[in-house]
Amino acid sequence: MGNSPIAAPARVCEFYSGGAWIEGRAVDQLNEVAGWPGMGAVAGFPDLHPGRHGPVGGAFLADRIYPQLIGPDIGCGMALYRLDLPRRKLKLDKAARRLEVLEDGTAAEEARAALAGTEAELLGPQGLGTLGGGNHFCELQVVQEVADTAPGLAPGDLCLLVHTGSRGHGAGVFTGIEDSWKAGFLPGSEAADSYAALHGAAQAWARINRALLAQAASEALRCSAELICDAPHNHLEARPDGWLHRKGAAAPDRRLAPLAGSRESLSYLMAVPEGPAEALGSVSHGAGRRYDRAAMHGRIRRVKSELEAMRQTRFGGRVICAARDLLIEEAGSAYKDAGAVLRDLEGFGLAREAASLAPLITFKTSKGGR
DNA sequence: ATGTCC
Repeated sequence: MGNSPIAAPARVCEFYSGGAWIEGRAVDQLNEVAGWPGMGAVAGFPDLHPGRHGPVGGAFLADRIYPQLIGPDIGCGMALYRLDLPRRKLKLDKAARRLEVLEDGTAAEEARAALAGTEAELLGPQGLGTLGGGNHFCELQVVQEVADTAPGLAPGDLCLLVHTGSRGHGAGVFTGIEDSWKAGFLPGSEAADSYAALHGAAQAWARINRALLAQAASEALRCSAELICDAPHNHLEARPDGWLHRKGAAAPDRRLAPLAGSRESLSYLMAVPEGPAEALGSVSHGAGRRYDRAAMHGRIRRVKSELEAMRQTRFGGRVICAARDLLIEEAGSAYKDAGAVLRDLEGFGLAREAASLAPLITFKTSKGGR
């Protein structure tokens, strides 16, 4: 019999108010993960919702690497750009058509050049400059209100919010090691070193992917794009006190992070202060799911009028999503209210609103399908 | 999440 004590579960800090829409199953998952071996601290944010291997909308500090807490889309994140395109020059129909170039991906030569000399080079150019599916999008937005903390943004400015990740590459890293990761990878092990290297490559690849998509979109719209921030939310960070896992929780970039809304709620740019240590240097990345994909098919009738209604937003914007299943799964009603998420974050001193942004064109896919 | 399990 060993004399090592049974480890107590990690402390769980929940950064949401009593009024927040949080499924019990997501909180159960948060507490389950807190009991995993080597877990040191757990933080849950107001966009928390259930996920496949653990909750989405949380940060987890452990003495080892748990790849399932990052999931397949390693390096996924959101980058916000300011466009030097005057609002009055924008014609929505024309712009929506022009954004169809986002289906093309980056040409092979350009893709190789973009990867050359970076950590991402070993993964190769396949899929670079493509958005992918699920909750990914490239959205043209117009700035509504700004606080004095907003970096160079004024009401009426056009912005681009790009949400995508490492496409097939992160998924390949993850599924390639499935079954071996359940107990986590201890530091110094070959598995940990190998994962950390591939993770780093996928994260770099995802960042380049967002930059190339923004470049393609701004070229198509005949303007230039200036990066405001690029905040990843599915990744691993080596810290002095352990491995920090973020799953649907943003790592602010230059003290800023986008908070994605939906077709029914505004998006925000958040100013992110140092905040309490218990928040693990993390903040929400979006509104968070209210209903899972399967549930949405039971909630929305698959009729022309309903589908057409989802192709427009309450802000006068339009949604380019020719795939009907995806349109239903990603309806605004599938998500919580991003404004409520932001108010919770503000209440805990985790963020302040720097700007609000209304969707004009949400580009998901112009290719049809179910 | 995924050049995706029929």
